[in-house]
Amino acid sequence: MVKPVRVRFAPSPTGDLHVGNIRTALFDWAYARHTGGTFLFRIEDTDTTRVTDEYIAAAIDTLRWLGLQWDEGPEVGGEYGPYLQSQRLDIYAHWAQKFIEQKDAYHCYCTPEELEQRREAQREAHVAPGYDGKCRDLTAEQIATYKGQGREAVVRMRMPDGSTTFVDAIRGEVSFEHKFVPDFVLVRGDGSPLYTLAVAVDDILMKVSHVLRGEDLLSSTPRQIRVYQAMGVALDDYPTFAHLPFVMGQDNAKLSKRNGEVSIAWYREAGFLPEAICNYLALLGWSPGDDRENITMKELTELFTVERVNSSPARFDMKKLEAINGDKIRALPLDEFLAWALPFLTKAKVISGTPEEIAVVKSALPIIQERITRLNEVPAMLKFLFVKNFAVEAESLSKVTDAASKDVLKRAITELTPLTVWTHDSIEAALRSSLIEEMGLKPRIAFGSVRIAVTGSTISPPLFESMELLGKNASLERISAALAL
RNA sequence: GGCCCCGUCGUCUAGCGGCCUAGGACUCUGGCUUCUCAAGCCAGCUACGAGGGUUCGAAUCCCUUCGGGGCUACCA
Repeated sequence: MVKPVRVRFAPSPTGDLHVGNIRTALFDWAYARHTGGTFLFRIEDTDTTRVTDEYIAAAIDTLRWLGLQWDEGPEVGGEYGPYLQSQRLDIYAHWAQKFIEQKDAYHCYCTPEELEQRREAQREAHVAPGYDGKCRDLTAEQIATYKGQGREAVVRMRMPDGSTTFVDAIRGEVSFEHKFVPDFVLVRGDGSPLYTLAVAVDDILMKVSHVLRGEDLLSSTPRQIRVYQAMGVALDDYPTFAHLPFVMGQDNAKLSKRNGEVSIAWYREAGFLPEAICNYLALLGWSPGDDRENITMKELTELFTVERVNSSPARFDMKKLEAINGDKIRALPLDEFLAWALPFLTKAKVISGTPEEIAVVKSALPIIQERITRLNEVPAMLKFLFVKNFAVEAESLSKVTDAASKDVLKRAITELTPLTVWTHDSIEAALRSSLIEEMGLKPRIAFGSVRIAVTGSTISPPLFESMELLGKNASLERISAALAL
């Protein structure tokens, strides 16, 4: 019987989900979808001092926004829940107790200070630092003494002699000798579980078949396997591990606030489309095998396999993300483009959101669609259509106040005023015949002056389309106003 | 320090012994087009970290070395 594929994304929300988290989530999701398996979302909130409800809510929101819908997890439930580790405390307590009874684990009374001291000594002696096994075989008297001193005990897993070898789906066979994997803590002094316990117990109980996670967890894998053994899990029921390479920043360190934006929330506000983020992230550490780079979510689920994931780390490149985002924006149907753009316009207070405004935006969007790489550029592009107190940009002022420009603007008014049909074609025809053919001006010079007068800037969407959208009255008013500058 | 992972253009990658005088994409440079800016099209620059093997033949396999990264917590 083939084991059903169950893949989990299990972040510890100690902050906003970042680029690395999402790349992992994306691969988890894509693999589940590719295989027709189940995508589980589990919150690892065993570190109550660092995880907050806000971060958990934000993580849920981010995953939704990206379109990585989970089949089991917070808010959707599932038969292996609950999916917040903070709600599974009794389960971990049960197993910890069992491990102690089986002598797989033991109480350790060493204080953090004592441990730190001994680690320091180990470092100085150039010995592998790690727990020295002091409390492994305490006598009843010793335990009584420690308790008498009011010491709290942690639960520590006993690592037997030998080694652990497992096959990583991306890296091949990996082996660790246990002398380099010291006895590790499962339960804190206050009785709360640690990741080392919870992650292993949950992956087994939730019947997770594939653990795709960051490379930083590679060296903790022997500890998970040790817990499986203590739980009495059959070898066939171990999940397959696949450790994804890091996503790094510009300076060759893990991506962080210092060398690039990490928070997905930031990318959302900066005007990136979820599909662009996913497309770009999919290409970081994975490739479809051919020269395709523009990949839809659907294609990703069809093509994604763990075998094609790279083992080497990848640098995050904002430029390429922007290029892909621009491609995705250009490919957007008008209605979708409008839906994405509107929030940016209202947030920038360019429009308040009336139906009239929205209609103008909708007619204007096509002429800026191929001119932006991020949605947050839309307000600046369309501002000239809505601004109440129109003014020419300071840096463009001098280019419209010289004598030559004045001549152009005067002539433009003369030619445009009698127009009865106000379309970009009629505007262009009128201006071209007068300014270019009759006055003999270069198009970029003549139209440049009109552009500044009408849009306030040397850079704008196509001039004649812009004037059509602005309307005859407003266009002529602005040209007249420029003449008076 | 120890253990583990990784090493193809500036960046992301294709490549899994001959199809590679190494392909694509982003960036950059030049050009075309053009009412500005874009978009589009064309062209160009630039890579197998190094040294040994194995082989008729290596980017591809092995070893060493160098470099980078991770872990080494009562974080995950």
